[in-house]
Amino acid sequence: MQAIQSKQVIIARDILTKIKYGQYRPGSYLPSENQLTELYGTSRETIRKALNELNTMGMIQKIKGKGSIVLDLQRYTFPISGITSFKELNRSQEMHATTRILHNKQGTVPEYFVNRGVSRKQKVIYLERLREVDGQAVVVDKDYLLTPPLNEIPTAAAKDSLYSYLEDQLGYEISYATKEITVEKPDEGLAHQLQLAANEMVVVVRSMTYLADTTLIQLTESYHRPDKFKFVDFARRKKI
Amino acid sequence: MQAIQSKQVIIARDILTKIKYGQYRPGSYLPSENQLTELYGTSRETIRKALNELNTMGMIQKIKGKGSIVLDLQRYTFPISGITSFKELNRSQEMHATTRILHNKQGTVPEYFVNRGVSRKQKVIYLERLREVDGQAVVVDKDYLLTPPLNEIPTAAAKDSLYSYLEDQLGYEISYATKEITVEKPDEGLAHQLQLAANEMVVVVRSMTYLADTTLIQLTESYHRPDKFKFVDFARRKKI
DNA sequence: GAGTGGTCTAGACCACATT
DNA sequence: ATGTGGTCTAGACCACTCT
Repeated sequence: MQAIQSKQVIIARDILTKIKYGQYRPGSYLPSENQLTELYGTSRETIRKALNELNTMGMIQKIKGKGSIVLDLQRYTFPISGITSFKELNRSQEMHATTRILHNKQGTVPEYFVNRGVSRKQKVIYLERLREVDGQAVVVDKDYLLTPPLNEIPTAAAKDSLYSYLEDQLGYEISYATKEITVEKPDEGLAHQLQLAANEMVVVVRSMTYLADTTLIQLTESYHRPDKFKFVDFARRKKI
Repeated sequence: MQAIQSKQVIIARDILTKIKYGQYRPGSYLPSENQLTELYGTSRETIRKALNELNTMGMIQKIKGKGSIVLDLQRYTFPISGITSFKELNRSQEMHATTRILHNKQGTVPEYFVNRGVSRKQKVIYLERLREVDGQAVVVDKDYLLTPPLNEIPTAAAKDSLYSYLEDQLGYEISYATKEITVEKPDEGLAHQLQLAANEMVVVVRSMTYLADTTLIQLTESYHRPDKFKFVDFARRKKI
């Protein structure tokens, strides 16, 4: 089941594991690139590609002439950043969350995405899910899955993990997504679903997800209770 | 003034420019890596490092066996993502924005950052600025600049660009930042500053900015009118 | 089979930090 | 002077796509 991986990915994962279990501690330096070269029996460029991954993720900071220092930014990190599914989030945060499927049927593309180039006539599966944590409604996810390439979403996949279904079951390679966060006035139905007070706003995360061959596969509108919403990000200053 | 740059950065910038001016169009393929090797007179690995930058930024998508395709995601992109200052944003979006300096004096670290490991006794310069667009208040920025390393913020720098002052004037290398977005109830003063209606919420972006040597240099609390707030992001699915 | 991107190597020279 | 990360090279082999 586990796909074969490149050395650079294996090394990056191994270092990440060692950070996680305290073998490499925040504030201390990793072994030098030359030492890692010997440790893993690879060339230095391969080591460097692994370290650059960790650098981009914000796990380490490379300092010229000194070394690569382990950062300590993950303690408060709740990674809605990046592309991560609710299921994975649930597992990594141990949130005691449940998912209730409200709709799973044919539907149409919302206006927002039509304005961003998706055809109004595009056929989609409309999947609506209510996420509850400790018995309280916190998120309503409205997914629009493009048909083709998709045909239907099994209830189990909708309940469990859509990403796992697309990647592991169907073999699609999810590659990237655009995401936009705004704050809006909810319609009546949504306000009721999230048990919002009168005039309370809702945080909307709209995203478009693409496969590795640039095929658009998923549109999502995710509505969050404002008091339960938190988005955490790590960013490097771009030089380009 | 312009620092010398590596070939990979020069090449990445050059390709970016050619995309911007339509020489390479969205949906079409870049020249192959071998062709780019000849075009720029470098090795293929150097070309690949440049392309990987563009891939991470979401400007291109690399497809094995086919080539690197130019993506078209920047049309609606309003990059509050990443580390970008209001000044740069203003220039790139031509927003007709103004900045009013409300405070520029000594201050103390807010509780939020104390909870994240900043010492309560840390001395800071407190800089508060009101951002208006077309005459309407849209953002209140509260910056806490660490002393040391900083001593004071000249009014011109506060009015113009804090980043430019730190990087160009003082020679600091801003490297990375953590960022957290939440929605909160504003206090009375803030509600008045942003001219919010009763019970209206405010979007809070809190960030911690670090230099290349991992020195913490800036804490920011940025308060946005909810109806004017938009955060756009591009994310790649992580394999690690 | 030819062309494409993905990975990896062994070596080189550089700039920076420390002793 | 030594060690560190930053850049670059010329070549190799692989997996994938297309004809």
